[in-house]
Amino acid sequence: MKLPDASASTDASRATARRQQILHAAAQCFREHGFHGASIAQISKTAGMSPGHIYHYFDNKEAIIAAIVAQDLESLLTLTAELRAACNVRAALIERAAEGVADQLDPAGAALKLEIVAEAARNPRVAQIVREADATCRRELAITIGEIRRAAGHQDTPAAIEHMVEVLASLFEGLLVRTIRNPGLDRARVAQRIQIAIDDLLDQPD
Amino acid sequence: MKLPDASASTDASRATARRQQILHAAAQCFREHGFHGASIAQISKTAGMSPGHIYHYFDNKEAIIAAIVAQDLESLLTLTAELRAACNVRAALIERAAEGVADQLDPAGAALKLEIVAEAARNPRVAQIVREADATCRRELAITIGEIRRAAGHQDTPAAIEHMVEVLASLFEGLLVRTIRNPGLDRARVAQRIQIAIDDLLDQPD
DNA sequence: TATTCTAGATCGAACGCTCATTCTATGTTA
DNA sequence: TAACATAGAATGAGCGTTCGATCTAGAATA
Repeated sequence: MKLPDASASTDASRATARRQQILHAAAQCFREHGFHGASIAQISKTAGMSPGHIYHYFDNKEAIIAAIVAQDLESLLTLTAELRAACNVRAALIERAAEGVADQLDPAGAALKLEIVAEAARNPRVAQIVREADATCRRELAITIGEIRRAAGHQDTPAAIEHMVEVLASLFEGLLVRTIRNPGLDRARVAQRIQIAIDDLLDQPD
Repeated sequence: MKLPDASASTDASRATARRQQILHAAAQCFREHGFHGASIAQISKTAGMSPGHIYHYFDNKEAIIAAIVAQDLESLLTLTAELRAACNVRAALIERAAEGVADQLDPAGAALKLEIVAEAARNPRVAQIVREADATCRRELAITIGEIRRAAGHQDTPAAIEHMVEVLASLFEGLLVRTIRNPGLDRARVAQRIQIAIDDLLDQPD
């Protein structure tokens, strides 16, 4: 029998911190060398602990990958939720979108996100996590866009809204690729053009 | 000294065929397991030859990766060139774009392209190849879009055209991500919406 | 309070395996 | 026979993972 309240919570937070420490190191290594290029030895060195110790917090390397993926997508989910929470006027959506664009154009972040998508294309475990998160985002965006369109007098089928969501998402996610293929692009100006394109998208015929 | 005309060309074509055989097998393995996840043993088995023999045609694994990247980008370059060669009317561009969209939405092709971009984010050798090809595409697209805009009476700065090219590219390349994250999307309908978005893009204010 | 006990945190060596690459031997062809 | 195509075993490095030993800090005992 043992339930020392204080020390239990201390242990828990210590464990959480350690886990986070590993995930932080892993994210850095994965960004630099990819999921399969990064070794446990590298991650453990970056995290400042022994290789063996990592296995006290994660079953195996794949579990680390899955945790990184889940963590990265969580930030996407919160962004989408905020977008939805903001009053549903067009201007708000478009203004918020600018932040999203800037976020996608960060090369370090883009590298990890692309690594995740590439891994999702071949790893079913990762694919499932990614697709569930994406489905949630699409649902949220569909509601937001649907309200904007209705307010503007359009009568769209749910399918039509879904297609617009895809175009919107494509516009965003393409930036991940753009910032790698053309790192010299003018982020601010391109963001402006993207905003205009989103604006036009919301006015597409039914 | 050796230049037996017939046999030389036979040898050359035989060697070329062998190289192509390796590249074909490598592309398949890379698509399924990624650049670092695919082994020479796997590639050699897929290509139907011994591991050692691969090193008669490529210096090392990285050379295979580079060749795959160059080959994949070449198809992009020819597509862009065709786009440019077609009479520069708007309708032609937009119609051709539909083919490009369909191409990007092929999941198998998308997986390899994403793998390449992810690798470019960390491998300088691959990054150079990718960025040179991208620069060429951008130049071509800028000329095409510039002509369309001028015909429509706009007076854009070269920079403005470049930003539009980025948005256009983003729209396309985002589809690579979309087809992985949401494999169930309605390809034909989304393609239509993309066409409308491109049409609107060409009408953005100066 | 001083001492012992104990369970978890942590380490780093070791394991078995697979990797990219090299080497040598054996066809094959002209 | 000379030159090249090909195979497949050998090599050494590095991988993910396991495991027993040590450390540490708080609980239990006296």
